[in-house]
Amino acid sequence: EEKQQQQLDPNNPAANWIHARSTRKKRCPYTKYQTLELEKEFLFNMYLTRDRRYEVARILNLTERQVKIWFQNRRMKMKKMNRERGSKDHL
Amino acid sequence: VMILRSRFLDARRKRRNFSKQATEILNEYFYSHLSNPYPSEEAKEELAKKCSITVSQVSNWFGNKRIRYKKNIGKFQEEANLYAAKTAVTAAH
DNA sequence: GTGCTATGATTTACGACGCG
DNA sequence: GCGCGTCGTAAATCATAGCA
Repeated sequence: EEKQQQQLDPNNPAANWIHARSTRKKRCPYTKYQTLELEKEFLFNMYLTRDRRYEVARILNLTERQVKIWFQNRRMKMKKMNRERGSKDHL
Repeated sequence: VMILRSRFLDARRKRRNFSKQATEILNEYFYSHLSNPYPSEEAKEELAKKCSITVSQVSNWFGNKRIRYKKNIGKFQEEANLYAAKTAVTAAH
């Protein structure tokens, strides 16, 4: 929070597009094993039931919230891949 | 055919830096919207077209640019002045 | 070649907002 | 209201292009 007082430009252009919640958890990359298991589960079903989420979280030592968010991100990734696959059939 | 195929596969596997012109266009937009460097979806599409890159690549570029600019404003000061001058000249017409 | 940094892409984690 | 959905993004990190 303290770092961003590096004297903003006279005109103060880049003033207020700084979010950065101080309470945000630092991103921590998942292990190969965690990612592989999550991918396997995603292959089985793109949407998690509450019970499956609990189980996956327990097995991989992640929180249920982390698993939920991983699936949300994974679905967005898939959507993006499909979007770019669709517009690229000119071979 | 094989040449096209291999070129396509290589292009997917290997990243290339954007062209000088594309970087120029993106920087012009960034520094002329420094108070709010968040292009709309439509603006992104237009930039993508002008730069011959995808909308995702435009999004990536702005994401990277915003965070790297913010992290070290001083390092980008020269670049900022350069593009400020450039758009000032453009505006004078 | 080697090392190093700039750069484009991908990965976690949220906030904002929608829907049932 | 809650709880999970998408969408856009921040920030860290990855991968490697490109250059001295």
